[in-house]
Amino acid sequence: MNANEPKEHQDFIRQAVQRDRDAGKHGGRVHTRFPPEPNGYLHIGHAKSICLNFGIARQFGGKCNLRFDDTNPLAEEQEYVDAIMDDIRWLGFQWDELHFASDWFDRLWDDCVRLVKSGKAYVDQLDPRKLRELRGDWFQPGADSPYRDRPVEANLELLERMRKGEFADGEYVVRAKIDMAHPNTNLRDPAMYRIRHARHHRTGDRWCVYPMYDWAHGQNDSYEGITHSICTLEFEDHRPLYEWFIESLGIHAPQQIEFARLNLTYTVLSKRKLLQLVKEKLVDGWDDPRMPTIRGMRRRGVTPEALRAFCEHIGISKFNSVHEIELLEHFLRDDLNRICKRRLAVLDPIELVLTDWPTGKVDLVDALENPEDPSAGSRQVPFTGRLLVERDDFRDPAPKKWFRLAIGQEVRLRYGYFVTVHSIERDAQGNVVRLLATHDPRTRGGNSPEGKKVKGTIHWVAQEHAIDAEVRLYDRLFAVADPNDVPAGKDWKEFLNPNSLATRTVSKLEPSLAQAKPGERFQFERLGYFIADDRDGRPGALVFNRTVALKDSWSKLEKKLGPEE
RNA sequence: UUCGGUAUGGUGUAAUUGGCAGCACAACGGAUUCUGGUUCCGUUAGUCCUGGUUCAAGUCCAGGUACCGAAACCA
Repeated sequence: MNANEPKEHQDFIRQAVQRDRDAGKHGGRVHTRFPPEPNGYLHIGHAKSICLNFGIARQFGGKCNLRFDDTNPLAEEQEYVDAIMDDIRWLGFQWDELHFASDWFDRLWDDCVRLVKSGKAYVDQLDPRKLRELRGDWFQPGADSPYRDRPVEANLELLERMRKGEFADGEYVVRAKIDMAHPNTNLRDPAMYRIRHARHHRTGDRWCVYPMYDWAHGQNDSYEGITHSICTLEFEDHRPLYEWFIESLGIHAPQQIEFARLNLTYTVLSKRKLLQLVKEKLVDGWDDPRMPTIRGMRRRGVTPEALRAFCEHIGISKFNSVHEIELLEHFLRDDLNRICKRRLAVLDPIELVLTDWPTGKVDLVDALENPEDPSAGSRQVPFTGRLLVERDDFRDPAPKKWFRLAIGQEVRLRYGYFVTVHSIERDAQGNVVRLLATHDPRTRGGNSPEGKKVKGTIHWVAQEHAIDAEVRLYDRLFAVADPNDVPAGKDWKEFLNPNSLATRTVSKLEPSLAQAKPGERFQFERLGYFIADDRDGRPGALVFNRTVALKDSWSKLEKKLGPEE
């Protein structure tokens, strides 16, 4: 951030901004904007853009606007506007100015009239099919519309009648007069206005002509005094048009700069596919914790700090890259490890009875709130002779290098006692239903007075004191790294991960968790990071979502040791 | 076949603009540990290809190759 930090790498956009500012361009001002269309929810790809635009403003002492690109009344809704603003604030950013493309409709119309007057735009009345036909293609130049040279006065009159609503949808269209043979098809007389007798979520029925993206966007940037208009790669071909409009109008000229949009392994980011997942109920809504939407990630328990750290570290380039989800998980764990209080929770319980425990005795043992943060202090957890432990923490017979519960193997119950299983009880089907063990009373708190070591430490809860909860274990949405790479004859939805959600309804938690507030995050020791769900859960009927599991080097080891003999 | 872009370890991203290819994640190995977590140390591994200029090329030049985007009255 400042000069005494070790030299910092700037991406090519920041370098350009820096150069412009140092050269005194735009009076040394830096002004960016984030321009979402309010026709869907923000996802992690938008987060990258938000961090970039707001981050540049912050870094260079400039401003960043939020502008809703609401030029298509058919797609856009107020609901999305509210959600987008909420998500941006949650991410930790605040816009300097709030604008809507629709707020500029009057001025934009005036500029259109100006362009028509100067002979640089005209009213066309080709039907869409014919218009498209005359545009040509990548290999063939287009041809002029027969209406291209309509006199200015006639254009002006038609323009006025269009605006007044005298024509039906699609009957007329305003086009820029550029070059129908231009190798860049964007410059083959692009449409500026189309007629749409549709109610707009902000302007209501005031307009029946709506501007196209290319005509609106650059001018809006200009009106707002934007200095650097940052967008994604697919608009690179539009830049000449962006510049043509501004130059033709003779107004303030922002610099459009393009960067590669974000891609992530094991997920999809296209609005279309995300929408499909929701509509076909393949996920439980836009805020399903498996969704890469900001709302989904919020519910999953992702922190804004982790998301920002991720966005800052992935960098900005023009290379179409795919980031590994592991990187996001790294920053998530990094943040969560620092801030989360630890709790004991058993997701798939099996009974562990201490046969030598004094009947009825309840021992309150001290447990650290967060070993990473001594100032967080400690809490007390009730320990008794009837405990529940994780079914997966017991094996019979024990595999190689197994440090956890097995017959005759002493392990530590975290913050409790050393215990040794001596026998097990099975049901009629042969399933283990109860472990019978003894404890070493001298190891209270988890340490042996003579310094005896045990290799395994496991978590537990006391049966009579534990509370119930539903715990949802989330995993990657897709089973393959690149669900966009679909072999012929297959559908991308076939690659959804069937195990992306596993619900544990029999989970038992340590009693202090009864006070958990919706949205509160914890580490369940040895399991992962969890957040109290604020939609389906409430005090008394707790639901926890797993944000991300702890790293698990045992499962790797186990895999490497191979199938048991 | 047109136009516009992009190529650096498995992944992503740097390289003072011609001067020892660095960082992070991942993987692997080890140390520490009352979480098989955390932390710490270490290892593997890279400049798309072919030529050229130069004392010196990831960087400059020439020619290839591969990949991405673009032909909405969507954004």
